[in-house]
Amino acid sequence: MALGAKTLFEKLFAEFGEQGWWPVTEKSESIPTYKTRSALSAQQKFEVCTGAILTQNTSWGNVEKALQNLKKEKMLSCSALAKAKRKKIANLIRSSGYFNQKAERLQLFCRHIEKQHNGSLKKMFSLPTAELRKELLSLKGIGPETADSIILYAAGKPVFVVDAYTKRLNERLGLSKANDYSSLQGFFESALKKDARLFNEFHALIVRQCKETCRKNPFCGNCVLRAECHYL
DNA sequence: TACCAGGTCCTCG
DNA sequence: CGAGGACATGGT
Repeated sequence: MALGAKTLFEKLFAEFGEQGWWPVTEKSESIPTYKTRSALSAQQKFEVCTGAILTQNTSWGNVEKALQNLKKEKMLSCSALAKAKRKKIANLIRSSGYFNQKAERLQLFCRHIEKQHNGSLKKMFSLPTAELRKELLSLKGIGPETADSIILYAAGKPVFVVDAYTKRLNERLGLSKANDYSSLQGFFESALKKDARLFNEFHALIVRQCKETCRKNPFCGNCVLRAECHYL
């Protein structure tokens, strides 16, 4: 019998506890978690969007350095990035890899907010979820995972984020037969209460599990899911 | 040294 | 559509 989504969440939560996601640069401010979620500031929401673009196929550590560089230069804002020279942005985000592409994508995103939403993420996030998602996907460099990360972690709306970790976990656990983005997203969303805090914590837990245990070369020895796993 | 990391776009069958 | 290549740094 395959593992259900809810059981998976419970096992991971019991093992790891709250993850405190999404990471932002101001660690001093309270970080949203599953049980005690506080609203993000406008600045934190913008940082989440920026991080979501910069972390495409890249480790988070490299992204953090880029975010710090932007912040130091007072460039971690929508209006500043919209106006800046592409080269300057590329230099500041060098550590995150693909820096030319990402500089363009980040700037296009910021210019879109400036022009279409008067520089206000809040205004864009007030769109119905389906429209917001469609609009994000229309931007160059924003695919399904980046769009959904922004919708969930910045806008706080309940969409389930599917990433490489989610797919790997599915391949090994056999949760859902289909492993493509939208099937997998549907699998989780239909099995769970549509609660942004739950989706937030769940995705963070999947990342934790896959970084520590269910890695490409997995450490199955102490895995809490080994009873249900047909990878072994 | 080579492989990997919280994807997406473009091109070509 | 789906496969395959390009994009690039930093850690192990």
